[in-house]
Amino acid sequence: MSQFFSPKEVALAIGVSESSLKRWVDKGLIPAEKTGGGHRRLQLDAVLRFIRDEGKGLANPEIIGLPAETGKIVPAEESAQAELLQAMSSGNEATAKRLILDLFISGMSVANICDLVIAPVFQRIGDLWRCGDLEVYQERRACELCGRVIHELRRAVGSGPVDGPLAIGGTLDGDPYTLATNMAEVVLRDAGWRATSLGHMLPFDTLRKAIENDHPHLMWISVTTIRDTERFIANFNVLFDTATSFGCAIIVGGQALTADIRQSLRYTTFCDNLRHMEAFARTIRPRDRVTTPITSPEVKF
Amino acid sequence: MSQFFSPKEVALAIGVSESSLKRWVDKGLIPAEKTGGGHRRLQLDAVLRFIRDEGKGLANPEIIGLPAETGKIVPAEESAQAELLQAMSSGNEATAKRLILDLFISGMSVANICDLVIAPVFQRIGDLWRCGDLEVYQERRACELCGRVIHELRRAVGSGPVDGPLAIGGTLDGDPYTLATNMAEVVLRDAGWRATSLGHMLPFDTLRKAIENDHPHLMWISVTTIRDTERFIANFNVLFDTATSFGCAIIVGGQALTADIRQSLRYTTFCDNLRHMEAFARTIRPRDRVTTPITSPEVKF
DNA sequence: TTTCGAATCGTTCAATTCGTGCATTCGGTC
DNA sequence: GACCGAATGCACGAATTGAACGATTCGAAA
Repeated sequence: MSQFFSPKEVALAIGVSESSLKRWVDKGLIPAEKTGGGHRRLQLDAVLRFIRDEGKGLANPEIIGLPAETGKIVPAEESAQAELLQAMSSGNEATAKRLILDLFISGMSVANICDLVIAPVFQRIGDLWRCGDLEVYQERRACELCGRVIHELRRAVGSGPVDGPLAIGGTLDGDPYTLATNMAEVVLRDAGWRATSLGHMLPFDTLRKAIENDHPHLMWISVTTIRDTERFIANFNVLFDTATSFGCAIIVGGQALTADIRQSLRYTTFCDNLRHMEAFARTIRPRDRVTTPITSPEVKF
Repeated sequence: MSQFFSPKEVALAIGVSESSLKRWVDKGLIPAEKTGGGHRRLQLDAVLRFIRDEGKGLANPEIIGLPAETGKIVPAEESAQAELLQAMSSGNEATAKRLILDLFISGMSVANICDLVIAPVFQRIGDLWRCGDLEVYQERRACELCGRVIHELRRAVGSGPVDGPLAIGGTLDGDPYTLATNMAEVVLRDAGWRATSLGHMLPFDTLRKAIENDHPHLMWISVTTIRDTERFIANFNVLFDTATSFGCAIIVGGQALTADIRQSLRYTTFCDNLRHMEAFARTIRPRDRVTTPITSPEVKF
């Protein structure tokens, strides 16, 4: 999974000299590891983060395994939406992935990519489907494609620091939509959390078990449908109490949580969108962009 | 209690060549013992300490594919199954992906990886869950993880030739399981098809539309549950007729298709597993796996 | 215990990367 | 324009890497 690249490869990909790249690594601008013999090894997500932070482009993206043409044009938000809509409704996987990667590389935050591009496009596809302008299979295909785009985004973000605080989450029983919870996971990873989505259709019981077993510092729950409101509220509040006793914050979001339902709910914070969630997550755990330079004078001989 | 590893295993785990690892051991960078005959034996904690000291990024023992239980990283089928089961039930994304990619790189066909490793493990996880040996959230997480592993496999396979014949497929209305159809897609891509999964919960109507619009040469349909058998058979046969008139073959598979149901069904071929499907797909469109090496353009002086 | 396939040994070799020095370019200041 | 510090790209010998190779050792079945 974690693929390593040599300084030469990355330099070629970015379009700079190998010397400069080595200097950047040594200055700590790009986190890297060293082999026993002192050769630098760079990971894809670290490289992408650097490109994003420094506003670099990609001269030869294919060298580090990215689709060609990635990172050469900076798409505007509206045109990105339009193109993504076109690509997703026609099932064009490669274009959809490249578009999202372009946005990511150009510096747009993951939360914004999700909130301002992916979500609206997905919304629009749902509308088109309901109007009959899109066949069912086109909508389903777009849904599938959306999952893949998010997967690609997760690759670009990386798995987060191994020592980061743990966050888990998912959707509740009866709620089959995984896109929101997957997006939440990626946003949290981008914010420095060790986030893992548990998937969909999770009973309250098992979420309690998850808290007891894994001791997360954060749990996110996406709620798009509620069957029995009273039982939902009761179960939810029990879950919140369990979480509190384990020092775990609860983030909720989703269309089903109307204002009056929220009235009776206990939770740490409610988020209307992923930017809110990111802001909250960073408040607890701001990601340190400072990376320690490689200063490892090797043992000679 | 102390677990020993061979240089080959450790090298594979941390992503360097066996030669380098042996040199490091000989230089004293990693403490190791030798057998009477001179074979190196590395202890887990020594390896971990080395990783923590030298390459600061891989401090997590799980990340490097060294679960403390088994000593075999070489993808023997059984040990791969056992390790994957361990990784998936504990939610270890990195190890799961690495295991599958190792199998792929070692030359195992995608169909075999799916049939002989992923599917049995997934089956086993379902059993463990039903027995109560696994929490619901662990099963759901494993399910989610399984999807990601297949994503990674699809990346490794590539998108297939742009001029390949088109194949589309998915699961029918009322059938929420996407794993099988996603695996089918990857197998077909590996076999040279331009395959696209339309996802799950597809009504018969829209599949007809898809055939009429996109003119695929192949459609696969995964059936794990059937509600109304009679309507199913009727609808299916209509779909098959449509497909036939457009020159599109229909592949079916899935537990729900018992022998007596198949009796009344019309289709091009029925597959018990993905190897069967691959064999059929290659009969129509044979293709050798082309491994494209990463060729970096030479620097001119 | 003996046997035998698989794994590991130690070594060599071409290719790559290391660290360093140096000339050049860039942007700001006098 | 002249100056300067910082960053960049290139060149060099020394060191590292990964992939070969035949010889040796391991471990389990006979």
